[in-house]
Amino acid sequence: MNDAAPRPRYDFAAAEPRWQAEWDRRGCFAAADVPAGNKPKYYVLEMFPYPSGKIHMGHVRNYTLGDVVARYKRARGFDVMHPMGWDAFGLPAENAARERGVHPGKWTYDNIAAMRAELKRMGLSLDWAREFATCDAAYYGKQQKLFLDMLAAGLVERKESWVNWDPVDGTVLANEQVIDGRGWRSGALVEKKKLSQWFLSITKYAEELLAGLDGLDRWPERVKLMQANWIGRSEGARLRFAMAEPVDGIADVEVFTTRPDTLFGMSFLAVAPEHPLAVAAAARDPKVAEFLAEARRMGTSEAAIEAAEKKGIDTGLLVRHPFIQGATFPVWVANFVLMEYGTGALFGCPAHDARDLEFARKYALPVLPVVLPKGADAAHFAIGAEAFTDDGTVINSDFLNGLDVVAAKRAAIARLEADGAGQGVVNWRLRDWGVSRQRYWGCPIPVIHCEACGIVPVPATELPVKLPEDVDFSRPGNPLDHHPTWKHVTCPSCGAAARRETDTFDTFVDSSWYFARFCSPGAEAPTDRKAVDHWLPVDQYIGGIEHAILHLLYSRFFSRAMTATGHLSVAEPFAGLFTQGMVLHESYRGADGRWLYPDEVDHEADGSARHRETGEAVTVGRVEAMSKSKRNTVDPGAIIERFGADTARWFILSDNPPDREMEWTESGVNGAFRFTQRLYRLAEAVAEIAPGDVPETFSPAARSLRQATHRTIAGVTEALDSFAFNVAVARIHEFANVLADAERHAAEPGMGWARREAAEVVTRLVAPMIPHLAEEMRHLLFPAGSGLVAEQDWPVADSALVAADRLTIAVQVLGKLRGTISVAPDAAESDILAAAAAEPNVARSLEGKRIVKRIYVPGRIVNFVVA
RNA sequence: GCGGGUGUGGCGGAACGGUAGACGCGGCGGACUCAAAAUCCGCUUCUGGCGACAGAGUGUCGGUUCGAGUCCGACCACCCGCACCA
Repeated sequence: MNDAAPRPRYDFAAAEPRWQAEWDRRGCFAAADVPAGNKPKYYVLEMFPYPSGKIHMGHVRNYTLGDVVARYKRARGFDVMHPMGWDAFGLPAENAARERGVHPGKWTYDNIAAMRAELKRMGLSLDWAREFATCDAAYYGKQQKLFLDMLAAGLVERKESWVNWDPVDGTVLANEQVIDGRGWRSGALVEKKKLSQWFLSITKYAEELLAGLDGLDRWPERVKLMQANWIGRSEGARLRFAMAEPVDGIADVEVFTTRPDTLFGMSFLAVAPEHPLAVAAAARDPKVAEFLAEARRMGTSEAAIEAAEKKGIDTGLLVRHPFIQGATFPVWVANFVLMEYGTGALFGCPAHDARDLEFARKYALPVLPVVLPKGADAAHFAIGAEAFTDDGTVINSDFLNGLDVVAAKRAAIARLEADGAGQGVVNWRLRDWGVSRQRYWGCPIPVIHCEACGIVPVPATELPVKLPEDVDFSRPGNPLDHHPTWKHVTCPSCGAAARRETDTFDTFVDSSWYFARFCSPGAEAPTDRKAVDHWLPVDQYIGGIEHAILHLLYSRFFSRAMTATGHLSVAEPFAGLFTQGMVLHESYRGADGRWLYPDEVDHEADGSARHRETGEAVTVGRVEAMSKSKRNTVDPGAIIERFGADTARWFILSDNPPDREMEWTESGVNGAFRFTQRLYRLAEAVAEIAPGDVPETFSPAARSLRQATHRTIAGVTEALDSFAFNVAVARIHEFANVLADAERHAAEPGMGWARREAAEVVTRLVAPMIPHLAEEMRHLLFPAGSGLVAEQDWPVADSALVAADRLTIAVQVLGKLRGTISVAPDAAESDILAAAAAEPNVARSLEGKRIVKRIYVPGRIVNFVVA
């Protein structure tokens, strides 16, 4: 099967485009913005792709899963919306421009055309009329409107801040986009830089975003957990330590702590290297200045590598303790204190914090225990190598003595508040979302900087602020910034010469509301309220786990912000979320160590592999995520060409549960291909039977086939409802075996009718998964025509046929299986117990033993407990 | 370190607390064929037995139960996420 394309009986190459055209012609998958009917709505959405130019197997898996859901729900009577679009802004287009001189717009739209053609070959039940790309001015202009509305609503801020600067991409990254100290896209070590940036106030919704997770009962637990951790709520106190002597006008240092109960165990105060007090200390002490410079050089990445190494320097400054009259403590600058968290300053209590202890040991700072473990002896308790962080009784702490940790926290906060030295607060790990990017290929931020008026929004009538076409990529930096004319405008407020904002939005902004735009892609406003109120939330969203935090959190924020500005009325955009697993493949290396593509490799029967052309031995490497660098990729286009879209879809669904990683294998594809052909042959055989009325009588084999048919309906329905597509596939396989077997009884009464019923039902059951073959089979069965499978309702199982005629009851003795008996469904318990005890093998096991207990679970099992 | 998940044949995986291994892949044997491909039929957890059967078996150890892959506790391994979060 390696070289020659299979010569199939079912000619998928002719059939697939034919049915795709037919669906298109009949408008099978069109939805209305505001439907007139009263069918329940169902919005199925897969995460829209970045138009790289080619689809990959991850896309195929994602869109196949979504298509099964969409087609199934449609058959179940829902009015389904299933749109597709393009997440089309982003850096690769600019890189193409720099490397090959092609305009980012042309590059992007060419890629979209190529990918659209590939997706169409998959036979997805998409409403293509809703398609848009985020780089369409018709889309991003509406996004600018959303931004201006958020600005007016106080949900946008411009602030000077330390940012993550990606030196390779030459742009700012959000915290979420920094992974292990490196840029998420470039992989470059991220530097710290101070810049003026636009921020969306996601922190205003921290509480809501956290609380909202509880209501998302159709989201994976782990995604919710990841978001909860990211939002990072912690309760504690903020308190001010007065400087013993003010420095540069700084009179006190504010600190956040979750352990105000341990304030009496304090031995030092530590601030981040970027903290104003550290900067002030550096101005007075060259050694501190040197320490700060070193900390900056190390950046986040080096710090991560040397995570264990805690370093600090004593500034020589002192702070007063809020509770202990006259006591002062040294102020240190420490590399483990993060400016981004809390207040960028902390008080160190080494006895009860692992980090503080490590720091105190290194610099010989005092360690005073103030919490005594339960049952420990106060006279002999001391802190050794490990800090004590559990609950206990507070000691050495004046008015807190004798309290437990919880009560002591409360008492300490009460005292701080009474003294005006601090207050109880909730602190969040979540930062505001910096959205400014110094890039061309993004949505322009619609504001104007005026000397006199400051920040002036672009008037709504002047939207969209379009990207200029004539841009120069020969210089590094932001092409919008050095465009000769684009940024020079007059101030809308005072008419003076002013400067247009040249930053563009982070592309995650684009993907934070596209699902809403799909509801009314032609609307004049960003959303048509009737349409979004009808369609949102998305009933089933499907995509990769890699978006568990970034995209999904931003979208949840956007829904709230858009609701606050009157564009929507749902807080949660995605009622159901399904995260699919990655597609993996074996990797191969040639003798010279080069990675080889799967189609350069032939497998031998003994499991070894060799190079197809040279014949040299090939090392079979790990099964891992498909990646260009490992060359372990399989091109979906080539698979569809050789085997058809249905085969690709069937294999992807059959291999394993969809939330797990799946391995793409040649043998698996072959198996799927064989099965599609087999189904077609079964339908062909049945198509020879003339349709007729329901017969008077059915032979036992015919009745048994009908039972199998209806049990398969029940089984497949249950499997599809629970996303167990691999189980649905298995049920279909079983049923195909039964249907093939029925050919032996072809001449029996009722069998012809039963086989036609079986074949007709199976077309509808497989239609969500392999829609083209389903249509072809239906066409075989009804050559004169009777509508498309895509237009049929889901079959309904006849409960009388699903129920069994005879029950097989397992019989156990002391929990061990000794035999089975067959009984009538309405048999009396006493008769069943008697039959069970009489079963020869069971009888032998019971011989000479006394039965002390008889357990009968109706319809399932008998268990004799013997002495 | 913290949090979460997963451990079932050669492989992917099934299994409301009730006949473990459905279904598929691979393998073995057979039919058809001059032959091959395709197709069809059968076998395929391990051990013993010609066989009927018997014993063992779902990462390890224990517990609950008439009965545990499934529930509970401890541990081991692997995977994922977060990670100096005060």
